[in-house]
Amino acid sequence: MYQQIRTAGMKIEDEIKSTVPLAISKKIILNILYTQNMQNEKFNELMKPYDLSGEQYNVLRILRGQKGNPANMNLIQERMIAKTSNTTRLVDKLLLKNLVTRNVCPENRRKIEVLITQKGLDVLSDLDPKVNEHEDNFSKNLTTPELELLNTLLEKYRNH
Amino acid sequence: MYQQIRTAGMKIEDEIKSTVPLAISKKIILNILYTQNMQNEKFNELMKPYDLSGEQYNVLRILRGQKGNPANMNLIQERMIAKTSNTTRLVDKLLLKNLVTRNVCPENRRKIEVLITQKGLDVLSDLDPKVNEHEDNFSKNLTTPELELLNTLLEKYRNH
DNA sequence: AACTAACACTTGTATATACAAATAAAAAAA
DNA sequence: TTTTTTTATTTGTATATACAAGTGTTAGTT
Repeated sequence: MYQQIRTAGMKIEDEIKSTVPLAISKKIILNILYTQNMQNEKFNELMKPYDLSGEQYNVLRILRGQKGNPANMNLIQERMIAKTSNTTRLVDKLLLKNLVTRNVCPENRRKIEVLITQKGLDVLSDLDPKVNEHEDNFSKNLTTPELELLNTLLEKYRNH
Repeated sequence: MYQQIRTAGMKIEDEIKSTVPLAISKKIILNILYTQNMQNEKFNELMKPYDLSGEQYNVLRILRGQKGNPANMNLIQERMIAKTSNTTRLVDKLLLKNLVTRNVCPENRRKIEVLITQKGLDVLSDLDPKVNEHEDNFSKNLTTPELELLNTLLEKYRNH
């Protein structure tokens, strides 16, 4: 019943039904917010058939990147794409689905060794082309120089 | 104990410690994600001393914009900046802090009339200059033409 | 008038996230 | 060696959000 986010097709002023023109600084803030929400929503839709949240997928990607070496909680947390309050509970969910294993590190019993299972690797293989397509899809409307420019401007904006 | 998000000072590749260069489409996706996270984190910090979440502030802004007219749940939800699953519970929180009032609409008892209180208006007045400063702060590093360009590119990107 | 559908909102469940406190093991200091 | 501190992780509580189901009210249909 509740609305989805505003996605494609509108300018910021239309979206919030503003009567007064917005300052450019406010427009950009909202634009970034909407764009991120849209990206995230589409990504989560992609994960849904696999019963994975975006965060869970991200953990699996990190574990695959370890190429067989176990990852502890700290390492997973450091590599998470965005923020992560609670790697423990994320790994719990993956464990229940048999996508990872978890064991206490024998050398240092404070640490935990997390490994991706074959089932986890299979799920990722399945998702790989879909994720690539998802990523490329957003960039379709812009030319390569425009994409480079957008990236540069975002980095400059962010590093204020 | 847990890490905060990556904020200023890094390029995407540094942030995720990638060994292989990222495709531009992936870089932009991550850049937008980080930028939004940073914005949001700073905004929430601003709200913290007032014991308001960003969403709660947003509802108060909508109610103030009503200029004395009551807002029902549907209207609030429609005007929310991003997404909103659960206006009811957001308004509940504001009610507990005496920042809004809530009554059943006498003409249509399915509807709820929400109004901002004087206390709510006072909190917003206090926050106004701080929010403005927060918003302008992000745009400092870019020139006006660069800001316009960034805004245009984001809109084009989003409307794929 | 009784039945059905639509509407407006509420409630329940699950995940994600922030923050703080708790636990357990290891390392450092006394 | 005992005590203290640091490290690694877990647990608890609160908010935000997605989604589905439930409740009460009004409108529309037969």
